[in-house]
Amino acid sequence: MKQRPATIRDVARRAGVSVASVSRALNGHENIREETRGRVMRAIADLQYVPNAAARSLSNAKTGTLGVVLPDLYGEFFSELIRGMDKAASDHGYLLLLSTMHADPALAGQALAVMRGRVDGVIVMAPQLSRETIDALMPAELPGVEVISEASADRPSIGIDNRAGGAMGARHLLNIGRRRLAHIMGHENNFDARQRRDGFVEAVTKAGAAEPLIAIGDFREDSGARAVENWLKRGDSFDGLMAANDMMAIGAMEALRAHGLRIPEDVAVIGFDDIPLARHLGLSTIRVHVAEIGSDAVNRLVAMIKNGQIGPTAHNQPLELVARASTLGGPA
Amino acid sequence: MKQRPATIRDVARRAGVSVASVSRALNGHENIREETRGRVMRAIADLQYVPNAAARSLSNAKTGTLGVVLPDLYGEFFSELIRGMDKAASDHGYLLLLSTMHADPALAGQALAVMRGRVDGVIVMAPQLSRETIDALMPAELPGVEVISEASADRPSIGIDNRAGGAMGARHLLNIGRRRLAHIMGHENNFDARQRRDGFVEAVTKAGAAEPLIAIGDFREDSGARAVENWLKRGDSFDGLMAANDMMAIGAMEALRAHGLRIPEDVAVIGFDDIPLARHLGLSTIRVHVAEIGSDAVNRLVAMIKNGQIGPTAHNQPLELVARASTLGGPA
DNA sequence: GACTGATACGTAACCGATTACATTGGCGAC
DNA sequence: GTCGCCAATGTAATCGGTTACGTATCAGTC
Repeated sequence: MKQRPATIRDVARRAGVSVASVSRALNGHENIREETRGRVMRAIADLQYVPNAAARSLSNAKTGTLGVVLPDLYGEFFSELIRGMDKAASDHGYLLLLSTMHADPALAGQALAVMRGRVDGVIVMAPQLSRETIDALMPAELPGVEVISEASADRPSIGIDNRAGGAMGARHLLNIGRRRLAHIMGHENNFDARQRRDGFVEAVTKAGAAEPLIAIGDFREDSGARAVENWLKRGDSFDGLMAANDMMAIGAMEALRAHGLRIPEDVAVIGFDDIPLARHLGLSTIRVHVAEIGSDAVNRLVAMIKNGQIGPTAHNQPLELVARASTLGGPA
Repeated sequence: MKQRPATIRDVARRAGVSVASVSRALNGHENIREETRGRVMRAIADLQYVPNAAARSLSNAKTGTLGVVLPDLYGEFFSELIRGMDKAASDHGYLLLLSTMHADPALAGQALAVMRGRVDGVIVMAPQLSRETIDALMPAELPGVEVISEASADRPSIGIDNRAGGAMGARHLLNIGRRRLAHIMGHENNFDARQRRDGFVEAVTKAGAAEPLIAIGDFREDSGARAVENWLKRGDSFDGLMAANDMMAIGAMEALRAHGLRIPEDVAVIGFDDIPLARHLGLSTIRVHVAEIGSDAVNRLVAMIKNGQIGPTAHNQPLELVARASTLGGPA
């Protein structure tokens, strides 16, 4: 039952040809007679031969897989991202090798080192690491694409115009008449979090409104709720709130309602990402086409691998304001 | 810049030892002097040497990666499953190689064939394929674990007691006084879908209630809504509804509300899975610990790889009824 | 001092593909 | 008939590791 799988030599012997001919038949080379190819194909079918991927990789220095290094896998954001990547990868005939990278640069380096020799290129998402750290960790000989991190000079980076998104949220709140604004950002050392806040604050200031309240969260639901609790406890008041992602906005909404505040009458709330949950909860948000960011990253990486070019670096996916009940009222 | 990465021979030359010693130092073998190991390690650091994974795989027939073949990647169910697998895999020092498998058995076979030689084992989830098809496609020499599919004699299978889950849902609806029940199942050729329906119907019949309405969906939100629309259009009436997963239940709830029906007063609704969305929408459901199914599958697979044993086959993850507003009333 | 055994290390075969280069055979031109 | 050329095929080197086996060194024993 558990027998040694057939090798290319077994096939050659069975078809009565040399290994070179088998290889040629297999890879669709020109200089081989149709009849020979037929014999080889029959032998392959007979023996249920499947080429050994490791041997092939070693020989031609290609693996047919792309490495994906993500900071986390929790929630719909990552599931959409992976879905988009998988779609594009399988269209190009690549598989995805998945790994999560922790905030600790040493461990992050490990995650990347492990990929060497197993992938033809890597897609890295590491908003929690600085540009220098990422540059230092990326293996030089491996094509790489970055997703949603500070633009790099060396590698293409598919991202989001975070500042514009933050500004869009602020302007929307101002447009519906809110003047005392608040913002819940992500970790201070997260690139996206800082950008979104900066865009938000800038838009508010430019409009001549009061300086907004700022709280620091961690992109999880709980931290949104905690931020609201703290403000209310301190007696800070606000009538418009933007969170740096939808999950924190949802946590914030729950906390607001728990304190008897109505949405949007007392506080209008807007998030960021437009995860599916947002639609169901009537949460206004900034829509990011996450799956497309994933496909885009893969497409660019494959292009790099195929022609050795780096191509244009920074590239931003378009954003879109989606106004729902949490800012406009009406059915939740 | 783009220079050839260092090989083991470069390291050997630099350290003034043979390749065998480098390999021994690298893999923590016994018979090597501390001083030699030190020299090797220094050379490795100097050259920034990283072993070539393909060569290593070829030589010792181990890859350090696990293949994961899933039917789809859409929604929180898969995101949780992958998260659980990734956690366990990285604990054991493995990476995950991801691939989606389509319903077409030929394509499904391809997905598995591509994995050969790149992985030490595979985890397959293919509820849409028959037992025979899966058995025929699974490479014989590769350890495999199945997730959420009909139990197999050859491979461990981590699953859900779907019948029990279906019955739990039915009994809950009956317990709160509902008598005219309905069920929205998944594809007829999906194993889980059939099992859940059977459990549901059996519990209803056993309790002496009228035979329930049955509609066929596809696990997507829309199909839940369509099922409800069809029933209402036909004039079928029901006061208790179970869907085979949460997404269809959510679609059904929207359709019910759109027709002015109140939940749970007019129709009590219960789903299956307990995805995060369910809690936010107050949907009663059968909780499945999805991430744990993922870790469990990986742990079993790793055990199989390590000791060559197959271990116990069928294994069911426990289920739990979670009653919320959609059946009990109260705040949504 | 010759022999034994253990220890540290080197040499070279091997894993299973790809492919540069060598070889063969067939055919047309002379 | 011989030569040259080309297409089809075979031989063997190669990719970068691991490891079986061989060898050198040294301490300990008689």
